[in-house]
Amino acid sequence: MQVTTCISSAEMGDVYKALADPTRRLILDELAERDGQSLFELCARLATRHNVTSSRQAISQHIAVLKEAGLVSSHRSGRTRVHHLHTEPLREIVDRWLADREDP
Amino acid sequence: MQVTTCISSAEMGDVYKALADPTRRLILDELAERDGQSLFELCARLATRHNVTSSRQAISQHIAVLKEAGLVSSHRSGRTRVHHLHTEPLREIVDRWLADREDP
DNA sequence: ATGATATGCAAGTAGTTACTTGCATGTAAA
DNA sequence: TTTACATGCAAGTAACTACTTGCATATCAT
Repeated sequence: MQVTTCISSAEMGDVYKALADPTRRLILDELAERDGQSLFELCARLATRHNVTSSRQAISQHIAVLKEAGLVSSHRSGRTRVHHLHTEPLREIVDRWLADREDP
Repeated sequence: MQVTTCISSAEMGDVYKALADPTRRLILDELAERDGQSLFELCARLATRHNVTSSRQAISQHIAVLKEAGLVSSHRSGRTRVHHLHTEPLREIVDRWLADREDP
């Protein structure tokens, strides 16, 4: 059974719009630092470490947007749901405008 | 006299929000293909090549957003205003989430 | 100076987005 | 099965965004 969220690029949401919100970017930061966090963990760490005052439902909706953009995948684990970061969609940005000028 | 638009990163607009609009991304595409276009040129090419129906004023406002994000700089040349692409702000995205996993 | 071309500014509006509130569902321990 | 915990769903609202319209400014040719 395939638990990982997998959506075709056709029905995939806008990666750019997903990045447009600062709270969503902080969620990506949090998952980049510690992958596989639950909604509660994310809420707690966003509040304590980034002064995010949004409610649990707000964070949940942000995660949904990130999932539609292919930046986050989720699967249940007991009564919690674990979220994972996927940076592959961000490659589109590099390929689109930074592809040729790769200065090392 | 310094004609190039130069804003400090403190008062610089949101790069992510600038990328959130599809028309603005097409403007970046156009400038990436042919740098130094005027507003009229951009309007014409967006209309003919990308089916953008927006008015001249709409495109002008999009360019303003891109300028605030540091993605575009402009200077007058006669009675036209020439726009140039700057991809440096996009580096922030790479550095933030793609920095470590640079697979060649 | 006058007209034509290219752009800038500002107010108003329709559509979108983020947020909250209230209730429902699913999972595990007692 | 009851209780607590973790999350999901859906409707309503406030704020924001993109767009248009109308007028103003700037540059150049006649």
